[in-house]
Amino acid sequence: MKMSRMYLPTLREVPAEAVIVSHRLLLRAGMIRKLSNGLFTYLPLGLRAFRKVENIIREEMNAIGCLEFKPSVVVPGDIWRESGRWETMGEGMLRVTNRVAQELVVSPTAEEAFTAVLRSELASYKQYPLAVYQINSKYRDEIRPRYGLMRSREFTMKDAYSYHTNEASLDASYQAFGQAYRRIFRRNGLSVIPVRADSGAMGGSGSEEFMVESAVGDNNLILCPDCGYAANDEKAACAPDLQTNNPTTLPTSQPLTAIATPEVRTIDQLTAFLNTVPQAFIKTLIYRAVNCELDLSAASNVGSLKRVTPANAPTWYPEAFFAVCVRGDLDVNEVKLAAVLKASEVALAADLDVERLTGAPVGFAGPVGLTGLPVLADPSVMALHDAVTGALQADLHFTHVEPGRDFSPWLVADVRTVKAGDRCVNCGAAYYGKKGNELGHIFKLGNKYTKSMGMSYLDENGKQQVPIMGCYGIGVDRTLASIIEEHHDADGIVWPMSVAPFQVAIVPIKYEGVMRQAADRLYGQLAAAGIEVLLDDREERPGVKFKDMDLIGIPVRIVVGDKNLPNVEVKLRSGGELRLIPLETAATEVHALVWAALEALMSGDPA
RNA sequence: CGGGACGUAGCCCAGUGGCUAGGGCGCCAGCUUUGGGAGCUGGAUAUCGAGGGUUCGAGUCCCUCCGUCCCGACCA
Repeated sequence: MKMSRMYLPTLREVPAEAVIVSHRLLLRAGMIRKLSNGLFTYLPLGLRAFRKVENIIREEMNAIGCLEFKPSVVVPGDIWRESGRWETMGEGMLRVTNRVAQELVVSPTAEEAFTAVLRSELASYKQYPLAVYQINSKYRDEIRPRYGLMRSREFTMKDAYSYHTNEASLDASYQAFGQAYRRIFRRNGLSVIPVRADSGAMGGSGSEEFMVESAVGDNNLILCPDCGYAANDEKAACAPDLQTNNPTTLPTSQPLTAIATPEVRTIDQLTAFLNTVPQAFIKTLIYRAVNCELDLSAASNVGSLKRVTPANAPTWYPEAFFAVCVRGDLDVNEVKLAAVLKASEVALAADLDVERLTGAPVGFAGPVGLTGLPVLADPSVMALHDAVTGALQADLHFTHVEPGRDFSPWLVADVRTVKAGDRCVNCGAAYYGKKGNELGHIFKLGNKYTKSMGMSYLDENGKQQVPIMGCYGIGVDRTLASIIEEHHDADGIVWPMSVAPFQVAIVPIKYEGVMRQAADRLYGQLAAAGIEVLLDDREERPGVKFKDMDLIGIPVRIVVGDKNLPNVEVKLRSGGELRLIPLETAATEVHALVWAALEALMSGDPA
């Protein structure tokens, strides 16, 4: 491609709207333009890089036998009603109505679309397992799109779904995708951190997210320096805190004692009032859970709760309340709590509900004698001794509380927020934390959609069965942006060879005379050899050409100048020495250079 | 949706209620220059986000709306 025929509107100055480096460089390098908040146009150069990323993903999907489909982006609302997500997806889903008042959805994800297409054909166990994917536009009506391609409303996702007749088959597929994802990110030149993740309320045991470290990431990663444990904090567990000799870790024989605590409600106020530490308290929070699927029949105090018992799904409770206890210095992790309760959402209960259920104003809840709702305790509470907690009465607290003696929770479950400094659940080392952005996610989905959408097959015994699914996504735009976040310098982008929009740039100091002849000859040789080469044939000063090439980040630059002919200069954008090479052999050498770089990314060796 | 900051030419920004709204970059023409976004001269490009209002007079003050960015809430 000759630069004079390319549409490449580079910007010298940074548009005010861009804050993160990938957004700034994508705009400056003439790769994208914004149409509206969260909606972008890829320009030709940006699209070339985008296609590279897409094709790497496609190759690796094909390599594990995953089959590419191309469903429509706009799908009927009916299939979303079948799965139940018409109601539960909420405002994030863009719904439109056509001229005959048919409800349509601009796909935010495609479990429904694939299941609807496949359910009528996958009728025999002999047809399983099957893995399918698409690389397609998605729309999610994000509340606040930001950071350029990192979080937009319309975006491209590779989403794959696998269908199985048994757990072992699902697990094999899950493992294959996990390996494919590692290859994909490696070939894109990305350093990803695979972490254990929450698989949501839909159940499923396996879930892994592929994160890149990012200052603007919206995931908190919990990492162990010693054993390699890595988890999203929505999932992270930790070992019990080290025992100390402070009073709260030693059993007491003193009986439960009520003490007056007028107008003392918060942990801070209590520590001051009682002259002790937050670790001595049992903090009790009242949570409201929505669409709770946990079996509550063993909890004696929920008899009056509304229950829904559908024919083809477990019993669930549209609304349920729980008292959740953690040690006073810790926080409840609401994602972990929702997972424990199998609820679609949990939130702190309204003050009125708290007063109704505990019989006391907010600030005086406690597990001792609490009968109005089930008590869920974090293990950190059960390890406490001689603790302090609210006494279910205004201006009153209990001291000398012994868990197990003075109260027994309905359920003990890990719901604490794990932080840097907590001890590793595997090896006991102190965790450290990072912020991350999620590029990919694989998880075992189970039968949620196959069951609700009536997908079934006949097994070896002629018995009707419901298949189980795996679900595997990668954000393509976000992956592209992340590559720039990881590969840039003060002058611009530094593309890995595998995703560079062009592999080689030829810059004649002046496009005329012998320099022009040499540049044209090189250009022809490289293009004939299948190298993607960009020739800067513009009538610009050399400085302008160099600045533009640095900005758009082509990996190999060949400068053709009259003072060096019959040699030409070869320099890598990623750094290193400038080399003078005879024009005669330049094409051959550069060809080898490009292939060596591609090979290095394939094998994972540093280039 | 809450809090904050903004909206002046393609991009970055000036602009005390007072004359015909400025500069830099970019763009066009000419001259000059040619190894890191050159120089000189001339030129084109603005419904000052939109609509109301206050005023003799509004880019500037007030109100409403729209849009953009940041923080938060939310997010396979």
